[in-house]
Amino acid sequence: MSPEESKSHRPTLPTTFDPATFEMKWYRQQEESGLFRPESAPADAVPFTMVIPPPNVTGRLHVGHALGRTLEDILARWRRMQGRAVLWVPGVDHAGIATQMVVERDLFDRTGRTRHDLGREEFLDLCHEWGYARRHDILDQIRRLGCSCDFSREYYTIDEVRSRAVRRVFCELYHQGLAYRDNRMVNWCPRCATVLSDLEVNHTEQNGHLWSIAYPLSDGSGEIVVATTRPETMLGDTAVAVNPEDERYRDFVGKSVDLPLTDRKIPVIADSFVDMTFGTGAVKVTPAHDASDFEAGRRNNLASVLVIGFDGKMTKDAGGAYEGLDRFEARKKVLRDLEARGLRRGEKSHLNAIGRCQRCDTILEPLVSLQWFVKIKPLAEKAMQAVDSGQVVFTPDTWRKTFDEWMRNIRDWCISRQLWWGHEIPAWYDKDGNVFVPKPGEPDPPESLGLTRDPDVFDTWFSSWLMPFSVLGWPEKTEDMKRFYPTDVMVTGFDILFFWVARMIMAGCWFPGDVPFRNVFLHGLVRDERGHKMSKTRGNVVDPLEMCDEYGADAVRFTLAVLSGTGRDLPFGKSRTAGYRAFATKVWNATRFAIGMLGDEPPKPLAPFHSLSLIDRWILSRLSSACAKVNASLEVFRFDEAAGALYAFFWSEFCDGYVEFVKPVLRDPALPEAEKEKTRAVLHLVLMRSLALLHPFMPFVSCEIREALNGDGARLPQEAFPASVPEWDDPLAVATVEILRGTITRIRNLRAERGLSQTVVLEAILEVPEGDLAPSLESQRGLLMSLARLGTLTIGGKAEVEGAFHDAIGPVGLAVVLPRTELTPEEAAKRRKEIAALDKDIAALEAKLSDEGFRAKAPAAVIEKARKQLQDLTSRREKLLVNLPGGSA
RNA sequence: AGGGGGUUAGCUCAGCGGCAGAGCGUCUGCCUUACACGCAGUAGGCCAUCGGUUCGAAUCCGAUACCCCCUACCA
Repeated sequence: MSPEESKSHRPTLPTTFDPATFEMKWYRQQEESGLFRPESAPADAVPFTMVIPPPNVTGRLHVGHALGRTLEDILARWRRMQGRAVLWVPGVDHAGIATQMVVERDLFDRTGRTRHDLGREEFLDLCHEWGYARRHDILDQIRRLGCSCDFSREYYTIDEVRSRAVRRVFCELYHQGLAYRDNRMVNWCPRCATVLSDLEVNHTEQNGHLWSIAYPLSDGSGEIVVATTRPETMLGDTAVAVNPEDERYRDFVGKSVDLPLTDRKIPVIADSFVDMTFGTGAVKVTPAHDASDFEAGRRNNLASVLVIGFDGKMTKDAGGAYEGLDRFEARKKVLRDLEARGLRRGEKSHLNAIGRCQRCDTILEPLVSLQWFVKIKPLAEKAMQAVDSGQVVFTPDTWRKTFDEWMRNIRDWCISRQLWWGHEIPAWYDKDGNVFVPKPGEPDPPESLGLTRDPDVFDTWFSSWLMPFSVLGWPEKTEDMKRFYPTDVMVTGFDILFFWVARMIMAGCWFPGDVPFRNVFLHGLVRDERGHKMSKTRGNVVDPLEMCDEYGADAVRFTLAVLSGTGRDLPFGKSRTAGYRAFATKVWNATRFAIGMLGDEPPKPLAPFHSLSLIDRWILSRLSSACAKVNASLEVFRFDEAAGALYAFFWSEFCDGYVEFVKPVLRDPALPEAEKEKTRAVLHLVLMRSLALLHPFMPFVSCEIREALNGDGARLPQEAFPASVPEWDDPLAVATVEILRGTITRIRNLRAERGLSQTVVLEAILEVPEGDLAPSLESQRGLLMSLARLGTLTIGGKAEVEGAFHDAIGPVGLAVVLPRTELTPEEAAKRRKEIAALDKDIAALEAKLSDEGFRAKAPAAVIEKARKQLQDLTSRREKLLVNLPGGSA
């Protein structure tokens, strides 16, 4: 669009904007232009790669996703503008249990049939159909946020390529002896009817009871009292254990007891795992339903009796009186029956931790079952090495410790799940239970062998942990794999550090043989505005998409970026988002002002720096600093600092400072047009670069504004990201403007306090220390007079005038001639307070400076600074005293 | 039980060895021709407590007190 054309719609720029009118327009333009593909960069560009943590296909984009994707998009757009070939791969997770449950419920609601009515094959077709239909919903929600992912490389954790990777990994592990099948204690969810890994267990503390139960000795010589929190499991007891050191029970060891409510006799054994001080010091041992009992059972060669089944009901082995009872009903009955036999020896309340299913909150049943496991230690060791050696860097660093701690104590991973929906396990069995797993790259065994395939599927995480390379086509040696692996950054919440991040590092180091990513940025959990955890029951869930509709995606993104630096809880909500929408509006309106000021002529190129006015050099100097800060902060994932630097520069310096300075300059009829041209060029350039700085954070409104300002919104995402410009470093200009703005503030404050309106013209005298500050200030005389509304201004000489108001700005003394000079009582009180504070600081500084140790050991620069400061404070103190009634405070 | 983290302005948090910062909120003026999603100005903090290191500590070390999180088989 030419400048002429852009002019035509200038008058229509309203004072506030409606994000809905342009956000998707720019997004479509960017996606369709191919910008989001790494191929849009030159062939020799250095790649920058990220993979989206796959959201659950059954879900909707929640605010946690919004945070992670926003931070990733900031990185992606920033790196793209720096000229990198950015590949950011989006995708979704097939979510085994969740999808199966949703599809099952849907099937039942529609047809009244269950998956068993349908049969496995047909049900799986349904899951596939459902997943492919739904997965675009959540990807579209990611688009709504503005994410610049390469959708041409989109993945689905159960698609063909990803399935190949999963199969390959399992076969490798099996033939390396690292995947094994064993009867072990596992976490069973009776409701989901599947085993879960240790990580999928939520431990909650609960008030329960500790019951004491008497087990009579078989020889009639007495009884032994055991303590338990789960009486129903006694039906599966196969021993009673005591500590070998325990004098009380020494004589019992080796005897047998009659297990009440059954006809079994079980031995009393000695095992040091028993804590003598807990309960009665005697433990009932139920190897089939308790992890530590399971270990004890193995050590002591005890039988294992499964009395609670996969459905959570008592089994036949629990005895006829109990078979079929729910486990919690069985507990009540066992207690009643023991009571009836006079075997209860009391109870007390007891706080214990119980495991619940992460998905459905059902109390899990620990039971022994035949499952597939990964022997994880060897993988963990490689992963720890990669982290220790700095090949993977954690940000914030503190998570490294948590990672280390977990990895050191890592336990084997149960990877089989009793579901239909998932990656099927490539393992076959013959009639005798012999296992056959194909070698990596080999096909399924021929049907002619008559083998039976394992009916189970893999844990969903068993596909997710391969994401950083499976999305690039591994195990094939693809071009993408060569160019884009290892990836650069993984952004995700700390809550899945173990579930996912640690496992990805293990998988990366083990399979492709290189770390999956060089950096991990772990963000906190988004909470509501008051810091409460969002939950459906609390009703405080904030929908990021609704927020985008209400405030614009740009405002939501900027808010999340600002929050990301805060601790582990990020308080997010409407008032904050509204605040950052105000920032977008500010940029919008500043541009409206600039457009008006710039006129119709295309902007001239920037004049040589030294030939520019002081305020022009000042703003360029500040712009350069802001660029440096934004880049340095993003480099170390301090999104909050980057966004904050941008916000402060644009609002406080550019709008409140520069724009206000520029107004009288550009409106001054006496100023030569050539000078105005130079300033217009600066105004234009600073705004242009500010929009470029802003673009990664607010990709929509930045383009819309650029379009209005310069007609090139579409080019903005590819523009070079602004860097600092060392030639624009101008400390004198910065110092001068500081005095300038300080002086203006003081005089405005004086007007406010004295009730002097803007129309009252004042006279002021500035006393400036020796050096180049005086001529520098002198050059801005007109500006100062105009902004402070002065009739007369003297720069130089003593700022001590009979009957004037005296103050100081840093090292500069200020005297303002007023109609009434004596201080009001409030002013005097305030001033005395300030002088008292100054006295304190001065005394401290004097003490410091006269301290031998300080003079000997502190760096010269620090001493010099202190000396200068003392001088400033002392001179300020003097000036404050001038028209204070009663003189010295 | 073990591990990690927190305690700074009314609220949410930055700062992590050399004059206490931001955003939001409060208060006081203003619809000043970019912007009331705004402008100008103001108030507000023994940086949890106690010791130590240092010329110098909100900042480093130790202890205490609350608070949070993670891991864990005490029946």
